[in-house]
Amino acid sequence: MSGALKDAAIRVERPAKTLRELALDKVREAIVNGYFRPGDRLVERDLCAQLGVSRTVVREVLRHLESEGLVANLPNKGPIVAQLDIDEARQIYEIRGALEGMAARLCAERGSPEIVAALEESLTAIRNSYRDSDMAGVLANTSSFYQTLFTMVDRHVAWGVVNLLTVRINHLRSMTIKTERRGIEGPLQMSKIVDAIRRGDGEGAQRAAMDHVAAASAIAEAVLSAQKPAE
Amino acid sequence: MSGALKDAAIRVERPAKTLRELALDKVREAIVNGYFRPGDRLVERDLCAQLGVSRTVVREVLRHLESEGLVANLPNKGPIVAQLDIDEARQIYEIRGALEGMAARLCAERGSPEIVAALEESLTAIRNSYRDSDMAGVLANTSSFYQTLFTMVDRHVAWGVVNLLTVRINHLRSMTIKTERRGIEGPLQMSKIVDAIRRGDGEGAQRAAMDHVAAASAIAEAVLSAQKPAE
DNA sequence: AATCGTATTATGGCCTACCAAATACTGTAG
DNA sequence: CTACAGTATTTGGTAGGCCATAATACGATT
Repeated sequence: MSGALKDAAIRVERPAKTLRELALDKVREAIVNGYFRPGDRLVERDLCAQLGVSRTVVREVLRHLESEGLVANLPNKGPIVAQLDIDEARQIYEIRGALEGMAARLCAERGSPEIVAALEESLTAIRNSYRDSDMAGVLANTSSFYQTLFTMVDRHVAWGVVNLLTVRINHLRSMTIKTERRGIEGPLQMSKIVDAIRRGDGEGAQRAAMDHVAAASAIAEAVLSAQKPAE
Repeated sequence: MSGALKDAAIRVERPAKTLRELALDKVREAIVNGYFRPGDRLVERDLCAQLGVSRTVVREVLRHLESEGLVANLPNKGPIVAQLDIDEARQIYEIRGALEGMAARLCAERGSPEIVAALEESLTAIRNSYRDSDMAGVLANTSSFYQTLFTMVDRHVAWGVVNLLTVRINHLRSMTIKTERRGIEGPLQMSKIVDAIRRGDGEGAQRAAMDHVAAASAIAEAVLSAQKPAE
């Protein structure tokens, strides 16, 4: 019985991540940050060599990424990095709008000061990252802003869905935040969400959240349709 | 672009489903319709024997189901059928409400008679299935009702999300539809959605869709909390 | 020269067999 | 009756091989 206490206290983060999970993260990251480009073939045996793992592991990873929508499987040709078409991106933003709007409304209706405080903290972090031109930081802190929004009202499933969809548009996100004026307008829109939550204005919070996503979507669409002809 | 048309016309169906996909469907179905119960261990080699395939395939299938949320992986103990707790179910219904509400609103705003016709067709099919006490038919036709709702306004991604979430609560669904009076009220609520869409009343359609899901959620909650103590 | 087989290669799908480490089980000695 | 050692079970992971198919290259025939 004495054992139960000790390992709860000194619990080290991830004592045993399986090789598969490590490989999964590596490949996902490689796709998300553009090391593998959309349309690239992902040849099993090559990945084995590059990752230093066996085909079994690689195949499981590819299966997983396939179900995440990051990888598409052409019959008789094998896996490639999924192409993101503009319509799909639009749909993903729309879903995010619906879910983030829902979460924002719930936050407002709960009316707890801790939520506002936590959101404001993320928001300041975002502003600082923008000021330092730390784009990776912007992304991370934006994520944590939304994570707060969802988890403070215990909507882990919805947060999971949003996360799942977000990886598919991640390179879009990194382009939208680099847009001129986004450094001002983005945080401004987000602070409107926070304001509405502070006022306990559910309707307003929902609308503000949806507006913010809609703005991001519009920028993404512009970016995407501008680069399509270039290919 | 001319290619898109022609092969849609003569498209031969999928003659060659891979063994993996077959196995995936089999196992998923076995979980969904209760052959494997929540908490059951899914021993790789046993599954190999039962499915008549190799471990390679079984492992990929388990990975896939894990990312679908139907299977949970205990570290160093292996995969089990995921347990559905009541809070998670509630969240899933809530998300469905948000997305189906969105789709219903879009259908109403588009105001195309084909949509109404297609929905009405599904609705009659549901009524017939209820009349014949064909519960599998009710589920299938309800699915196709919602599929229509999403795909008629080209929201394939959202439909995918709803589908993904729905398998996790499938056994709940089959219990809720067996509830007394559900055979009347269910179709009634759905016809309210259709009515609102026919009127072009986006707001009303959204509310009707959310009401319908909320009703299902309430029943599911009752069912679930009634059976929990029994275990 | 153009076209039509045919060999080769690349690759995915699937299988068997094996090993190591963790966990659960069991039987025995003290 | 407990503690401990040994054994079985099972996952995580590896290695390698077989077969089918698609694409490519190459050579032969008209």
